[in-house]
Formats: sequence, structure tokens, C-alpha cells
Amino acid sequence: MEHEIEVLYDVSELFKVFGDSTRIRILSALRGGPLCVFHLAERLAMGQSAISHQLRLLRGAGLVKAKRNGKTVSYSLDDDHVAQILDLGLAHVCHRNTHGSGGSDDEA
Amino acid sequence: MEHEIEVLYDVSELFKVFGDSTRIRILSALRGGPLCVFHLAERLAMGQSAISHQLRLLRGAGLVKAKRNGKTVSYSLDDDHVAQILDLGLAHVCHRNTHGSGGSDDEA
DNA sequence: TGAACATATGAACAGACAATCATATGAAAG
DNA sequence: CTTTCATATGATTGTCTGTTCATATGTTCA
Repeated sequence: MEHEIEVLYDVSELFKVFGDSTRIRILSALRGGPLCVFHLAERLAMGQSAISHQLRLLRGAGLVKAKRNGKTVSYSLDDDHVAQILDLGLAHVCHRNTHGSGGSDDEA
Repeated sequence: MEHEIEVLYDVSELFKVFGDSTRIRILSALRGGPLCVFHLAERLAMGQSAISHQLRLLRGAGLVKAKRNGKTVSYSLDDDHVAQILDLGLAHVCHRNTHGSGGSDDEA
């Protein structure tokens, strides 16, 4: 199977979804349990529309799932993989922050 | 420490670097061992300048490291974490491709 | 049915970004 | 020192994307 390039493309698309602070914060918030759109917007101090748009993206990527409860819609992480990827990213960042290596990125 | 938001921001920045097919292909190619810019450009069938620009980004993010060998510059993965993150992304994508779930993303 | 609340969706604008072209820096050979 | 090869960098441009505003859909209650 020479689909390696397609797979790599899919991988980049997956990470692209993780590559936005709003979406990461949403996912991180959902780690503590399901939350409705209103509470998410409140928690992130952002407009309801912005949250809704990002939730749509996250849902399309299969990272979160939705469930209606009356008027509200509860969102939660769809898969254990999602939390795993989040954790690995956090581990990498924290590791780098602790062992302040000779990186060249912006460090005010 | 209430730096959680900053950390999450850093995480999103990290994933943003993984969220591009060119960079993912570079990282994937480097998994097989060090490669110079010319060979990377050849392998990905892309211009040298494009590769160089992306390598700069990858280097700034601490994902690859460079080493001169005469005229050429060998690039290699900087850290085991990089390969780990790549693998987890691949695992997620492959898992999803195998268990064709009820995702709603584009599936031609 | 109609008001009130919660969420989704569409259009539009601003900012970010990757590839390209041209060119500069760096290293080796003649 | 000059030429040649390998890489890096700067500027430009077309494209993608996240937020906002306005509005539509959906749900509950009176």
C-alpha cells in the first residue's frame, strides 16, 4: 500500500485541529467532564458563536461528541485517544519548560 | 500556579507545527535517519526554499536539529518525544481508518 | 401559538501562513 | 580570489482560517 502520503496528510489534518488555542482549551475543559456550549463560552470567556464554530470543527474531526439535554447540548471527548494526544503534548511542553534547553524560540 | 492557560497555548503552538503536511512529511522522512536539505527536497518533490523555510520552523520549535557536514546540513529529529507524538497521531488516524466510525468528515 | 432561552449557521472581515522568486551567506575546489 | 554548489533569508502573494455580527433552528414553558 503506497498510501503513506495520504496517511501523513490525514495526520497533519488531525494535528491541525489540535493546533489552535481555543480548541485546545475546549478539549482541556472537556477532560473534566461534559460541558454545554454556554458553560464553555463562559469558561473560556469567549462568544457563544466562536465556541459553537470550533465545536463543529472538533466534532467533524471526531474529537468530541454532542448530546442534547433539553435546551442545552452537552459536549464531551469522543475517544480516549484525544486525551492521550493532549497529554503527550502537555508532557512535551512541560518537559521543555522544565529542562530549559537551548531552544531558539521566543522566550521573553 | 495559574499558568494553565499559557501552557495550553504552548501546546496548541506545538501541535500547530505538526499541523502541516509538508512538515509532517519532513518529520516522517527524518524518522529513517538524518537527511540533508537537498535530499529532503528531492524526496518530497518540493523546492529547496520551501523545505528550508519549514526546517527553520521545525528547528525553532525544537523538533529537529541541524549539523553541518561540509557544504551540506544534516537534519534529524531532536527528541524522542517527536517520534512519539508522530506515532500517536498515526495510530489515531489508522485506528479511525480501520474502524470506519460514524464520523462526519469528508470521505470521498 | 408566542415569548424566552440555547445552539447552530452563514457572510464577511482581518490576520496568519506556506510556497515562490530573487538573493544572500557559507563552504569547498580550481 | 573566483567559481560552484548547498543552504538560508527576505519580500511578495494567494489562500486558508478564526472571530464577529446577524440570523436561523430548536426546545421549553406560559
